[in-house]
Amino acid sequence: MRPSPPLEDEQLAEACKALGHPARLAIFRHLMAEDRCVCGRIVEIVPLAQSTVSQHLKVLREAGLVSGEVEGPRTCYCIDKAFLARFRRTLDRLADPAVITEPA
Amino acid sequence: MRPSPPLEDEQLAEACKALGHPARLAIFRHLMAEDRCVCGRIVEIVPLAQSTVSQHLKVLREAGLVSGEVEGPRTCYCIDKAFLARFRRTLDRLADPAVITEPA
DNA sequence: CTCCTTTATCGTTGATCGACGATAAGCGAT
DNA sequence: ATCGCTTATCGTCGATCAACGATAAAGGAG
Repeated sequence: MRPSPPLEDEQLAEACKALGHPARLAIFRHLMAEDRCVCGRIVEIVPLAQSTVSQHLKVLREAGLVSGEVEGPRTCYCIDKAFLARFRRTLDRLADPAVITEPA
Repeated sequence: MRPSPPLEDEQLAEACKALGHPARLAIFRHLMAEDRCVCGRIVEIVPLAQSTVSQHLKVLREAGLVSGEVEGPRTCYCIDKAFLARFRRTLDRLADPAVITEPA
């Protein structure tokens, strides 16, 4: 039972890249705050066309950070917390290989 | 004395974007391992032309993750640990607003 | 001073991105 | 079945990216 194996390099790069755009970062942050959120709600928040938002959501979804499920006529998005845990773990390992101990 | 204020959204996005490319991720990882590393050494590691590596180093440098200092005819690169600390802190705040507590 | 080494920058080319409007697809209600 | 609402996908266009080779700049060695 290893719930959180680290990401492969390519997955990590893809996830970073997905967060590497201000609009997607804003969407991600909003999803963290709202927990569950329908696409139209996001369109209200960010100053972008609906098709553009949908595209950004697709990028986040394909990166694994976000998952969306269809609920009747609309789609509800939320953070994939299991993936997020792996993402964080991977970043921690990358940025702290027990060698940075000297802040001076 | 607050040594590690969080990054602005745009800085965070830029840093993520910088890590969002497999070659730059590999360079970053190598710099974490070697601590200090001259450009030519990196060119030996990644299968890319010298000019391309230099370009990637520039992106990492402009994002703030890496700093380089000229040492005679060559340039020595290393991780900017202060920035890295801020980066990590910002990501922690982003991905863990005390609301993810349920892994189930 | 001249050559060699090392790295940054320039210029180019093809690929990918980001934005949009228009359209299609799916569902609920009438 | 039809209409209306919501979202995904398509097609397009300009901008940015990623890669390269060639060239310039700067320092050390002879």
